[in-house]
Amino acid sequence: MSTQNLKEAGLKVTLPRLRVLEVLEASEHRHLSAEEVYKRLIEADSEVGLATVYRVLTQFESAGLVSRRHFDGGQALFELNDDDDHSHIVCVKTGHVEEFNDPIIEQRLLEISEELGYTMNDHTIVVYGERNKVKTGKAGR
Amino acid sequence: MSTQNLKEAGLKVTLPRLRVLEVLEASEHRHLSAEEVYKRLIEADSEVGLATVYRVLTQFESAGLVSRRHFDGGQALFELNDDDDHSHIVCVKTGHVEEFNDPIIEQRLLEISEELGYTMNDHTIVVYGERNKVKTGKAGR
DNA sequence: TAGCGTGTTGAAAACCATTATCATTGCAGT
DNA sequence: ACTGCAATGATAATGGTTTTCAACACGCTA
Repeated sequence: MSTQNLKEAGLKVTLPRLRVLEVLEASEHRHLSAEEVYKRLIEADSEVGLATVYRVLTQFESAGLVSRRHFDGGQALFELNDDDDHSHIVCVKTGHVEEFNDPIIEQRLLEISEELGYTMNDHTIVVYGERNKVKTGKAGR
Repeated sequence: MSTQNLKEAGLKVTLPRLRVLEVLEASEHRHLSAEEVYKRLIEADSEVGLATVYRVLTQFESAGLVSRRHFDGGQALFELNDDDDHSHIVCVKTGHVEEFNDPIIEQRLLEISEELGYTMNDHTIVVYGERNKVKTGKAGR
């Protein structure tokens, strides 16, 4: 129940916050821009202002509920924080975003940070590439 | 000589382009925003418009002379491309940026991209952390 | 369950970095 | 030097995001 998440995050339970959370949860593993969240709310007949979407997303970010990503310097994409922290691979042609996670790299980053005299808080890895034609075993997609 | 770089990049040699290149070269290994480049030009009594700074930097990027980074989604930072491609570690308190390079990670990213069906063009690794107090052996800095 | 205070909301204006516009200027090749 | 076309500068426009501020609603208390 979303209400719980909000309370745990120390945020007052309000309609807009619930609605935004719902949208994010309904599209788990997707990366949504504030504008996209806003559109989905409108489509769902939830009257929430764009400014509020931004405010709420920013609050969620502070509360650790979502992460804000800047893959291309344009609009930010927001993603619900689940347990595992992962890296991203972005198709430069389609903008398609996938996630991956690699313990070896994680380990190396920790080591490197330490070597350089830093305490690592967080990190971002984005791979830009072209998605190869999917080898269609039978029915392509 | 900067003139050479510009010709090689297929760019007409103009005063603004030379000046911007000089600024970038004069601060090698630093990451400058367009505004910072602009300010340095003004300080050097080089009359170059901000719009031109942006244009020139964008052209340099296309020509492969500089890279544009979006560490925080705010203003972009530009950095002269030297030989080695490197990753960045940013101090979340001071904004200080350092570079590092790790062959193991590079290798893993290539492998991972392939596994996921991508041809890697490029990648960005940014580590955010706190720079530990420098252990001052004698004279701190 | 009603009343109240404070935090939240919405609409619009403000903001900031960046890009487009367009008349003027200056390279580069003859 | 002359000329064409690309480059420049000042300013307006743009896009994403944040701020402003009056109206409103959550959650606590009685």
